[in-house]
Amino acid sequence: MSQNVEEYLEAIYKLARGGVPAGIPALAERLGVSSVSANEMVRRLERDGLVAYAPYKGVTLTAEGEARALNILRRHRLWERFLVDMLGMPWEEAHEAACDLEHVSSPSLIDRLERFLGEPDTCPHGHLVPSATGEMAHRGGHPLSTLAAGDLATILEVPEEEPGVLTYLSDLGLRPGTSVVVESVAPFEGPMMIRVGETAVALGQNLAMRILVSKD
Amino acid sequence: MSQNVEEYLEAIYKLARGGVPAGIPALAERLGVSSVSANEMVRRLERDGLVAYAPYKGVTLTAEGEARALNILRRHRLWERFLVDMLGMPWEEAHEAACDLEHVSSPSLIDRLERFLGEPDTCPHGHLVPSATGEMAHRGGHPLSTLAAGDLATILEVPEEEPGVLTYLSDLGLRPGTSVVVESVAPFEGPMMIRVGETAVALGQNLAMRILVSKD
DNA sequence: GCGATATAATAGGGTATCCTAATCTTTGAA
DNA sequence: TTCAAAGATTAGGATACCCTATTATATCGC
Repeated sequence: MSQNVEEYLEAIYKLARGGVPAGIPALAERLGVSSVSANEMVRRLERDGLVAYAPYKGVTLTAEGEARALNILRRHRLWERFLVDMLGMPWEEAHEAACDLEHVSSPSLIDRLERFLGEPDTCPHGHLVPSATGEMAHRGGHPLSTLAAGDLATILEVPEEEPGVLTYLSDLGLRPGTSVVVESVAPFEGPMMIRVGETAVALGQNLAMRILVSKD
Repeated sequence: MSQNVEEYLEAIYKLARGGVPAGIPALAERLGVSSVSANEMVRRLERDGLVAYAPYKGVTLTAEGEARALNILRRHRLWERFLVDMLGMPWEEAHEAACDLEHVSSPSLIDRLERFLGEPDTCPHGHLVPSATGEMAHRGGHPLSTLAAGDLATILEVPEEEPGVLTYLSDLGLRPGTSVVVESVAPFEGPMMIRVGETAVALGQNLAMRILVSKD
């Protein structure tokens, strides 16, 4: 399986979560290629039994495709852990480096790395690390956007990859494990004000939707 | 620069040491491709100013090509150090894994890795790690094959990559830092008997030539 | 100096991946 | 229900690799 195929599987996995198939244009956009190229590749993936494709509907992973995607995610998240925890790399840069490393990591290497890191449960953004056998527990928690004024919560997960967002959140101190208090929520799906330690932060729905928290 | 280009540069660097240009067939053999393919690639490398090629003479790296090769070696050797020292990976496997990792390592990643490892001077086989600026000290020492019966020596470097050899040497305890005593040398370029701790080992010229030692 | 052999180069293909431009086809909203 | 827009596909190319089979050419030992 080429690096490229892996990148497509990963992208499809992320776009198609929640049952909604990933559209070709969205996939192409995310990978920075033309729709024609994405289409071609999707057909190759289909030929190889990794995805199911219905024109005008979208692409979903087959069981085999999903297993591979989870394995890629495992590699990615363990590398991220290493890069951030051991090498002190900033989140954003670690994400990019892990995107490369994940494609050249043998099972033996990854298993050793996992042991070396002390078998972490999550990547630095709080996402669960799939096991060597391809299982990933389903995480509880609620989107931050569903909380109401006065609620107390602890951050579980922040979005992994929107460029820029990672640095922004990290600078605000919004990382997994941080406690926050919802101060107010503007009506009509407006922004919410939350408090992180001493500082108050305004977060748009968009972002708040993709931050997973557990209520305290 | 693609992974492939890097692999060619590395191979040319190793074959062309000692001033002798690397022949295309030898290059092709080492990389497991046909001579035609190697030829094609060498022309691309020439076009890009990384090598000089004279038909029937061979290929040598330009200054630019050599700088890149040294950088690749730097990445390779630092990764090897990590894999062996931190992850406990066997030499042979570490070499292979490093061959992949070396092609996807940004300067920032490598510099951080270097610091994390405590700025090691050498890879596990004793080869010097080129600096971030592309310098590599020239190593003193003599081939083990030049010693005479009765000589005492400490191993500096063992060959990096002949498959199988690494495991063999490692099993014998023949690694950098090990002290050895030459017990006898068979005439007519025959094998030499050396003592490593308690055990006696017979080594052919071939191998002994490529083990670098310092006389004690 | 002259071939046998090693080396190179050419011809002709193949795959994976990418692209633009043009042409369908489906969907969904007016 | 119809039609514009969104999405899909085809046509035609490009590049970086790889290959086998064939032909040309240089080198070097005799």
